[in-house]
Amino acid sequence: MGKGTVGGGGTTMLRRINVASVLDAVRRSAPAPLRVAELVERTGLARPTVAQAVDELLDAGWLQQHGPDSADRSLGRPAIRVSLRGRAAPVLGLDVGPHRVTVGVSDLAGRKLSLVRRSGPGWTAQELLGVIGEVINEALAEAEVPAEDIAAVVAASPGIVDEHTGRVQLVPSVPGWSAVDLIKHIRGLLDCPVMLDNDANLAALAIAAARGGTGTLLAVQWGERLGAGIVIDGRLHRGTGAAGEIGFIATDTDDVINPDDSRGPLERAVGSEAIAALGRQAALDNPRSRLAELGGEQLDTADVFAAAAERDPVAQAVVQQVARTFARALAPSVLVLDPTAVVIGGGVARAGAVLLDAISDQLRLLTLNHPKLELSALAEDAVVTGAMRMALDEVWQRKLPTPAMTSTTT
Amino acid sequence: MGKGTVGGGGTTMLRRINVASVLDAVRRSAPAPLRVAELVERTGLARPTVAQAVDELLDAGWLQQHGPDSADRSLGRPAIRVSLRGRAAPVLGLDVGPHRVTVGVSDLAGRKLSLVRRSGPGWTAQELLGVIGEVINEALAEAEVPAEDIAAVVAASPGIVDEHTGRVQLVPSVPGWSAVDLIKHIRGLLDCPVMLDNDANLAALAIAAARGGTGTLLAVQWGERLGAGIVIDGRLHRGTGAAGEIGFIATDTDDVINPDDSRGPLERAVGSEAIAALGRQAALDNPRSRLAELGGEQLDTADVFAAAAERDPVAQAVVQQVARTFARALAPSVLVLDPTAVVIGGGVARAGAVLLDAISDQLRLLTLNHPKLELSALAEDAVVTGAMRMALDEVWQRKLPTPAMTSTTT
DNA sequence: GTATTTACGAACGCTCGCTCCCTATACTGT
DNA sequence: ACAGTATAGGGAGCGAGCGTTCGTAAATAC
Repeated sequence: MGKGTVGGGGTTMLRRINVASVLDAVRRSAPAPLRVAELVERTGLARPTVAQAVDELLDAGWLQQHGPDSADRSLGRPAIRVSLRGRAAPVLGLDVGPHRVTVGVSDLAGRKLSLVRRSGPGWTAQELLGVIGEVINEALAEAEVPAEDIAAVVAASPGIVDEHTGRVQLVPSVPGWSAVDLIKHIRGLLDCPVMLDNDANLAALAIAAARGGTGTLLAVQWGERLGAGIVIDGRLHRGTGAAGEIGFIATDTDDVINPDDSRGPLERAVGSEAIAALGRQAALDNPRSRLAELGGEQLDTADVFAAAAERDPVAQAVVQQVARTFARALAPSVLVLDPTAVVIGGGVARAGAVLLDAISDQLRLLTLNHPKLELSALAEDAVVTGAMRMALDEVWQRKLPTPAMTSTTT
Repeated sequence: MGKGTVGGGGTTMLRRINVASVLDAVRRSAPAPLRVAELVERTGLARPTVAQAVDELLDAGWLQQHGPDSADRSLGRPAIRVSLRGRAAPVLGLDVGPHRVTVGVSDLAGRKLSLVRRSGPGWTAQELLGVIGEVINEALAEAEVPAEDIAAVVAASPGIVDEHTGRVQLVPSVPGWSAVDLIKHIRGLLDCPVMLDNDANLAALAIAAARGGTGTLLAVQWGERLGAGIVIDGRLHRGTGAAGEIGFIATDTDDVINPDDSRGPLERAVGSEAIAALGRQAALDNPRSRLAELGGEQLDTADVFAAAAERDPVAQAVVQQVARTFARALAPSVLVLDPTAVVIGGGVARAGAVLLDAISDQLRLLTLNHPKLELSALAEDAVVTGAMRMALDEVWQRKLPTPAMTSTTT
């Protein structure tokens, strides 16, 4: 079949479409089991067709049969009910950071089977590879899933990721990391499709999935570094590969990107490190403030927000400045993207309402349609969750024999 | 069939899929006629299947049969060749501006059948409606298409367009325009689906189609007003409805959007009116410059760029300032979207390389991946072309019985 | 214990696409 | 000029799959 053409074929393809249709209907109602009669109604197909498809899917291991529920108080012969057999194709998500490795295993229905996290104080690239292997094995053991069952893996790495080669650019903190072919290494451990993506992208995917539905989402990961993921109607927007790099937005009228610096202007201005520095300076200038009391010598980003929450004017001024800088940097993108929601995650998101309200006030002055501004509910699990989500999508796209139909409006 | 479910059905649906497959193959090769053998190869279907589909499409009027080409120097029985019968479902595109109304009629294959433009010095809303009717009739007559044949209409209006109600907001220059239900009015003239969209969006669609293929395009319309359209892999990005409103990007660190002003900060800073004003001021300050010579009292935007092209340092300084302001405003969006290309159209685009190079230099300092920066090749026809294109897409989506397969990754 | 309700299972007929064969047409070589 | 060959269109038979219909099994209500 010529690539790019509308799919067409004989009756066997029709059968595959209908089997896929049934499987998709079951997936949509997950985790609730479905009766055959319900499948008939939802797919619009005839009962024999559905029955045959269900048999086939049961044989292939995609569905599992439930016994009649004792709570089923209906008349007549009890219906057999089927649901996704999650263990059919579990997936693995991997979040690699300089100080932390997280691995999650999820079943086909999106249920989390295990989640293992390990922290350490700055690994080298080689050490990191070893840790990744260990944590993967732990997560597999906890989920009671044999390694050969894993159907897809998605790994998250900071930095700009080249989709195709699997290389990573612009990575701080981990020496030698950009030379490592992570995809190849994982494929050595698990024999299945492995994909690599930016951590901000994956977090965005997870948040978009949690919010559900359509629309445009701009999900900011705000920690020491600043990145964002864009999800449009459930699909990730990658641009040419480096979309969402808000950390490099200029904040000053004379700012210029320095190619030798792995940090961008906005990161230097409002990254968590910068917020702490601003706080320390403010504390020095106002030694009698609540901020100075709270933080002392080791003043931290969290201290700034804590003091601001306690209405310390000095800390509030710092938060105001940070919020203003951030909002001014983000406003053009909000105007251009016009997203349904802007969600802020990452370490700085722990600041809570203090920061969010300040940003909201600033953003309101600079945009036409004001998107919902929220904090990420997923917190630190966002990236792994997104990785699992993307792996799931990959499996579904591969296994659901969708007859292409990519009628792109060329 | 439940909405949102994967399409499935019986053999008749299979036949429809295959007919659609054949039709799509013909469309893709338009305007070149195709032999049946070629269709067999491209669709992957069997010859009898293709033959039957072709017969059906010929009967339905979607295809037309060509006699054997005299230039056909092949062996054997001459093949019958078929191509799209464009007149089967012509579409109409409409570009409404305060001083100009343009109407284009296109056939199904995307061939332009007619293009009628009428200019006038500032119509009222009521007058405009009358002019629209006249120009539509002229265009239909020139294309020799009866009004009842038109299969879809897309109209472009400046301002922010509400996709659903068809109302227009934020329109300057045409008093009473936002109260008019343009969709309803056109549907009174032509009994077919009518859609309304932002002019920048439609121009972007046309430019993306001309460039072809996939990728992300940011198409800026730069005239008295500033807007942009975003096309991602052939699909328009609308956000919640106001995406691409770059005219409202703040340029100064104290800029704020004034809800009572229909113009945004960037428009006030680098709109064509502003460029002319900067030029006039520069000419006053430097009465002996080439800029002052060229422009005189009635100094125009074009004069500024003309003088700059002649290497007048005064004019060059103005262009530099404009380019710098524009690039600084656009850079965040370029970082976030990471587009394949940025294309500039509209009146200011006539400035040519002088402006483009200056912007390019500035943008290079502020972005990671540097997108291609180009001038629109379509010039003033971009909007109508885009309107026709969108109308075509609508017709194809409606007529091609694609069995949905909207397996959105929910 | 019987009637009723609900769902599963099997047989039949229909539509459609694929394979195979035959016919039609035009160029080419002797 | 005539036969051979290469290419394309047209038609019959086969197989696969879906939809409809009928019969049967299992559980509840009276």
